Amino acid sequence: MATHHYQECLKLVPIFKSLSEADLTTIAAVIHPQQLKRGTILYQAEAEANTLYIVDAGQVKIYQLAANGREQLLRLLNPGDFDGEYALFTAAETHRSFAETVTAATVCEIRREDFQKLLLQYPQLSLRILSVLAARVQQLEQQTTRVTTETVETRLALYLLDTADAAKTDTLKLPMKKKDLATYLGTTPETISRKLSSFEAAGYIEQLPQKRIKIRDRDGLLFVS
Amino acid sequence: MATHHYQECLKLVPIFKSLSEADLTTIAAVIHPQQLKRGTILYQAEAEANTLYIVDAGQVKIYQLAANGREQLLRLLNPGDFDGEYALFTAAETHRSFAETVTAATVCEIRREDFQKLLLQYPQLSLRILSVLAARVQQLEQQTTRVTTETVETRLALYLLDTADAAKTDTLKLPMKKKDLATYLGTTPETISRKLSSFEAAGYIEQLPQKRIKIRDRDGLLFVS
DNA sequence: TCAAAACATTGATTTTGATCAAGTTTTGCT
DNA sequence: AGCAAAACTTGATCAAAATCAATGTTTTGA
Repeated sequence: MATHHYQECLKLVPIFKSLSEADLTTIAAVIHPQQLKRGTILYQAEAEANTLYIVDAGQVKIYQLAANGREQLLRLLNPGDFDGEYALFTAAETHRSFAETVTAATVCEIRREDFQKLLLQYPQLSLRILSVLAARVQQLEQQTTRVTTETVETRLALYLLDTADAAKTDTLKLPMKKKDLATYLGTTPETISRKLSSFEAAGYIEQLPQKRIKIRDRDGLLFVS
Repeated sequence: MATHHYQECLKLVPIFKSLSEADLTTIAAVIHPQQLKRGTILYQAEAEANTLYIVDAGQVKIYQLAANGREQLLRLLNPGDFDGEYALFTAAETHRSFAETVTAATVCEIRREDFQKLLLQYPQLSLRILSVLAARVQQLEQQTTRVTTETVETRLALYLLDTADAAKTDTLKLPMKKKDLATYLGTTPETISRKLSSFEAAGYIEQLPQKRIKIRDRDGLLFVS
C-alpha cells in the first residue's frame, strides 16, 4: 500500500525529487491519501494548521475571505503542488486561508510531527522548501505590485500572456472559472467579460469555446496599459 | 574587528539567535559591514542577486517599479531585518525589486558562497529562515487580499490599527513618509491626507505633529468601510 | 438526459479614488 | 540657523471599474 501511495503522490512532488527509492519508501509510510469530492474544504481560516497537503489529482483552490465576505483567490494547486508547509515550522499556528477542492481530487496528507522528522532526516528537504517558498514570495510580490500599479486591463493582458507562456502555446485554456479568475486578478466577472470582448474587438485575441483563448497579437496585448 | 561586526549585526538578527559565541565569531568573519548614506541603492531589479543584507542601523526600503513607472513599496527593513535570502538558494537568480536606504544606514553583507556554507554548517539556520519566509508569505497574502478586496479607507484604518497593536500603544508614529505609505497601501498621498482628515473629523483619531497619530476610537476605525 | 443551479454576458448607472493644480508646511543639508 | 527642495494638504475634475439588473448559457448531479 505504502508503495502505492508513493507512486501516487511522491513522484510528482519536486521537493522529493532525487531522493533514493529507499528514502521515498520511508516517506511514503507517513503519507495518508484521501479521495475527496468537489467542494470539500481541506482547511479553514482559524483552524489549527498541522498537516501538509500534496495534490495528487484534481485541483484545489487556496483563498482568503475579506471582512466584507469577498473572496480572494490566492493560488490554484494542481497535481504535484503542495500547501500548508508554512504551518509546519512553528507550533500552534492557525490557517489564514481556506483550501477547497475545485474538482474531485486525491490529496495526500502528511502530519506535522511526521514532516518535522522528515526535515531532520533529510536536510536537503529544507533547502528545497526554502526555494519553493522564496519563489512564492516573489510571485506574491509581483501580484501585489500588479494589483496596485496596473489597470485591470493590463493585469488581464499580462495574465493571458503569462499563462500562454507557461503552456508554451498561443491557444491557452483558462484554468479556472471566470468568477475565480476575477477574484485572482482583483476585479469582477463582468469586467473580465468586457475586457476580453474589447481585446477580441481589437484583434488581440480570439475567444473560443470551453474557456479557450487564442492569442493573435502578443504585442498588442503587451502594450494595452 | 570581526568581533566588532558581530556585535553590530549578528546580535540583532533573530535567525542567528541562540547560536554559541564561538559560532557567532565564525559567522562574523564573513560579514562585511557598510556605512551608507541616505538614498543609496543596495541593489536594483535585473541585477544578479548574490548577497544577503542585514540592516544594523537605519532603514532600507524594498520596492518594485511597474512598467508605467509607479512604485510599490513592498517592505521596510529596520535594524535586525534582512533581505536577499531568496536569491541565495538558486544560482543566477536576479533581483526583481530595488533596495534603497531611506536614512543613513549601516548594512552588513554576506556573500552567497559564504552564506551557503553557513547553511550547511548550521542546519538550524535553514529552519529559521523557513519560518521567516513562511511569515512573509502570510504577510504578503494578507496584503494582496486587502488590496484587492477592501477599500482604501478600510486598508488605511487596518494599517493604523495593526501599527498601533505592533507598538502596543494608542499613539503611533507612522514609520515612513506618507508618499511611501501611499505606495504601500496602493493609493496616493492625496487620498491618505483626505482619509486621515475624515477619520479625525469622525473622532476616530487625532493627528499630532511629526507623523504621530493618536487612536481615539478603535471600534470606529474597525467598522469604517 | 434533463432540470435546476451556477456561471457568464450585456447594458445603465454610480462611486471611489486618481489626477491635475496650486498653495502650505516640513525636512535636511551646508 | 537659514534656505532650497521635498513632502504634504486642499480643492476641482475626471476616469476606471464596481454595482445593479436582466437575460442568456453552461454545468452538474439526480
